[in-house]
Amino acid sequence: MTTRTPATPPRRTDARRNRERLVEAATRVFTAQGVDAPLDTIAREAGVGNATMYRNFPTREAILEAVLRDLHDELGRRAQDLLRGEPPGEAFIRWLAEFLDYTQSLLGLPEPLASATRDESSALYASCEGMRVAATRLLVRAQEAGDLRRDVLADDLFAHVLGIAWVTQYAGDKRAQASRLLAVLADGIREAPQSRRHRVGS
Amino acid sequence: MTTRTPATPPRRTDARRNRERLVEAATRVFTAQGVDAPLDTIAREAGVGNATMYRNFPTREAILEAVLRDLHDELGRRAQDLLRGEPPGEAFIRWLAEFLDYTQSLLGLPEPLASATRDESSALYASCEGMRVAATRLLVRAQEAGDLRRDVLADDLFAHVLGIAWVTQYAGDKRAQASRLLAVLADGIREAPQSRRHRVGS
DNA sequence: ACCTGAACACCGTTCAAGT
DNA sequence: ACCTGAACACCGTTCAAGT
Repeated sequence: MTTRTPATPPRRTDARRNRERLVEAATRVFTAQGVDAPLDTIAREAGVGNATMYRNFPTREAILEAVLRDLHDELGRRAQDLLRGEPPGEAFIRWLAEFLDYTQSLLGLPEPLASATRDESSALYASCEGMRVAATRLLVRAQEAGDLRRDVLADDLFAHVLGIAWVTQYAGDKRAQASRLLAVLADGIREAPQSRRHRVGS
Repeated sequence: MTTRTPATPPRRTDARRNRERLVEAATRVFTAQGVDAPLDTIAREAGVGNATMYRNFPTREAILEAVLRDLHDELGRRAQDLLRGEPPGEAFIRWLAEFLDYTQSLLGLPEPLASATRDESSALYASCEGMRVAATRLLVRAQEAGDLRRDVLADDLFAHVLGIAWVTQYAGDKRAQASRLLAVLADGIREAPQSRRHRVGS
């Protein structure tokens, strides 16, 4: 994965410590209340003024990215590891399932992830870039092996999984429903032996 | 479709007119700005005090339901008509495509529709009940005809389409992307001649 | 160079005072 | 029986005044 650093890293020791505390507090608060938790709660939890938080992280997305960065890198490495998984089609579907799991780990996470997809200049977009590239490679391998349909786009599949994560997030059996929907997606992209291709009428 | 009436229909003539104006204003505002538009805008547009709006429609969902009711009934009738469509599997998929189209007609609509699915006591849930029943019948016919997999649940498919509508709603080519994702869903639920069934590993 | 709490803006919801 | 505008609450963002 590429190394990323914030635009303006604080130079003073107390400032750096404040930044760390904010990220730790944000991790706790987002985990407990979801990613839409009031930002003031994070500042209070970190023991700093709300304006300090705002200067370090000008947007909710910025602090969320700091919280998620490591997880994204981990998912990227996971995609790389799965490049040795067999069969290639199932290795990619396996990664999709783990990505889905991740998007359900924080309440409300699908929304900022989907937004980031559309804004290449956003911090979250950069944070996801590594895993996006690695997972795309995993897909291409599966397509070249003849396991998965060649006409599906990687970005469509990431979006599709985000849609599944979003719609199932408040369901009572969210894990179960999400995996049922993912199974439909998976069956929809596997290459059929006798290639029967369908289109939905406009 | 069953007939539904508000809990407390206004008796006074001016009150009834205010109610009508509010629904008309809401239709315009939701269409122009999406379903998250400020409610005060609707009251102002209708020429009434905000509290009047709030009394007629205690929640955003309540006024949204008034705006959408006819569309839901229409989609329900459409499902009934398609019961004569052939082949049965494609008739159901056709309905899903029209439902998807509808959910993309107002910005932000997938969210309240998904919420309503989980709350049987909500106004929107009742508003969708007719089309839900009709579309389920359409699915069952397709399954009994052997066109579509018997192990998929109607509610899962409605949710799946809402997920697709949600994730594509801000995309530049939202119609195109949504129909690509729906094509994957459709291929995932069609019954394969030689029944090959896959599962995504836990 | 960085901090703080208060002020401001926005919007949903409720209330006091009408007619 | 119904109306109104103002008040209140919540929360994101900005600003004035520190050290």
